[in-house]
Amino acid sequence: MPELPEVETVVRALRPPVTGKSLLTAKFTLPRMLLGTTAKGLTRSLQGQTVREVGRRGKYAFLRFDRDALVFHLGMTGRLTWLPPDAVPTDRFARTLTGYEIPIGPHGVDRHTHAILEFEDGGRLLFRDPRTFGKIFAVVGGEFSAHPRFARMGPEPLECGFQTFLAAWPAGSSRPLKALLLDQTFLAGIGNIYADEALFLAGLHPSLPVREVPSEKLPVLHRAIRTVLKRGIENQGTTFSDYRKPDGTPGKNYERLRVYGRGGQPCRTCRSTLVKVVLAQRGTVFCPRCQGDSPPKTARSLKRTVDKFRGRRHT
DNA sequence: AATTCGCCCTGTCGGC
DNA sequence: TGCCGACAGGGCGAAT
Repeated sequence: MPELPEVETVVRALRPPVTGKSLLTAKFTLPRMLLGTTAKGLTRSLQGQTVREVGRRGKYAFLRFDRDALVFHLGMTGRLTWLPPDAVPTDRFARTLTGYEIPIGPHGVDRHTHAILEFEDGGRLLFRDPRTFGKIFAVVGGEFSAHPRFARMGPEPLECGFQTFLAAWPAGSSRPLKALLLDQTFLAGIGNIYADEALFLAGLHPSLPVREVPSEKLPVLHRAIRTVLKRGIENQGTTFSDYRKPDGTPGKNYERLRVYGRGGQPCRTCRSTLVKVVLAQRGTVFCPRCQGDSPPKTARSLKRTVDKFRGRRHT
């Protein structure tokens, strides 16, 4: 599922070929994917405008045109593909071991392609999303903060310092840590993969209530979040199933994951068997040894946990 | 008010 | 071999 690092990778790849190009035509074929607009209305308003900026906010990618911005949320299986002007429009598919056909390289238009943008130079941007959890909408006038999808969105984890992180931290909350990390009003862009990875790196149990997190662990968590997201970007995203870069090639971060998708396998740090549970309606994998088997309930056990982490820091 | 739950959707996988 | 249910999950709105 495309999270901050995946969307950032896509945006960086689209920036050079798309910036400065004017939009010739646009086609949107799945009405329920469009928010607050229609295919015709969207096409009419964007046609002829020039892309001034390709950017990202949280898990959303956007093209900022002269007047309006076109926003994409990739949902679970959404994919933005760039077809260069000279691209041969052949649809190449490969069959997996189980018979599933997946597009190879920059795919062509198929029944899962729900948006086609054609630019002045003949280059095309395709949006493909088999599970259709993705969303497409316009921010008229380009005023993002006024749009309901962005109004309550939290700060960018890679652009905010520890003080901003601390200000956003709901210290008295009873919610499990995992639920907080998935909450886009806390920090923008973290999804299931990087939430699990950050909690592992920070040595924090995913079901630990927010209010029971020792204060000395807050800088550790802040740093862990930034580390896993930066690593994700460096590796150009995590390809678990559907995610691909705009040229169709996969990201390389999957092999770097410590816990996500590894339930039942040995922890890469301590060799304990990783545990998978459901938390906040999401599959959650953690190491019972590195992240504490059960969240500390009493002051005494809380102190024990803190001492343990303090001791670990010196070893 | 804060938190949890149900739902949307389609392809994949495991069990029988 | 084939059918069918369970599962994957981001974010919104309803329920608690």
